[in-house]
Amino acid sequence: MVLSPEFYQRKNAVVIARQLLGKVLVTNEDGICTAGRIVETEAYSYRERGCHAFNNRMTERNRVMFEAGGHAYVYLCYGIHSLFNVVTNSPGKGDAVLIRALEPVDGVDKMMERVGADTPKRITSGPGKLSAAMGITRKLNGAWLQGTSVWLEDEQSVGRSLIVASPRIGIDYAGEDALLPWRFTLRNNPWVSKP
DNA sequence: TAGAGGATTGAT
DNA sequence: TCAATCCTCTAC
Repeated sequence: MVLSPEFYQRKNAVVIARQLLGKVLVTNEDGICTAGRIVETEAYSYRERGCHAFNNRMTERNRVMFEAGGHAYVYLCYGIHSLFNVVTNSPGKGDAVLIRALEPVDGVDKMMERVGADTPKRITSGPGKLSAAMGITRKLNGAWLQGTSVWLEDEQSVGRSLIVASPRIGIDYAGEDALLPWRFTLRNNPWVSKP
């Protein structure tokens, strides 16, 4: 069951980030499907400094963030890594959830091949790495998550006691907003990115 | 139009 | 701790 636009278009990115844990991200590149269960996310809101769309600032890069929830926002970080986000909220808001780590589920051989690994261990434990393994590039920026190239599927909900909230990674420039506990991981899950 | 820096990663 | 690497944003 594919997650509906209504799932993404709710107002609170933090709630959506929590609920995305356990969901399955699927990509289809030329008929080759790969899939992974989400084990780590981060919420970003236009109301705080950690967000590219802070203060409603729209640029060519983050334009997709201002579209309706349910689009993919993919951008290049450090000139090397494509980072995959899900746009949330209604048009013009600029909220998103960053997918930071996955547990490989389908097409694991293909994922290993893409990153030149001989074991699935840790090939998706980080936002740049999971994009490489899933074949996610900036070509998917702006993709509609009800389409045929990338989407998310619903799964059984994750129990509240399994979810750990902590500060987000790598946004020291955001000042006190960097302390917001908007990073969500599954407790004791081996696929979560390194601390 | 030039310069700085980044929602990362892996090696040292 | 540090370099890789290049796109984006800001300031001039």
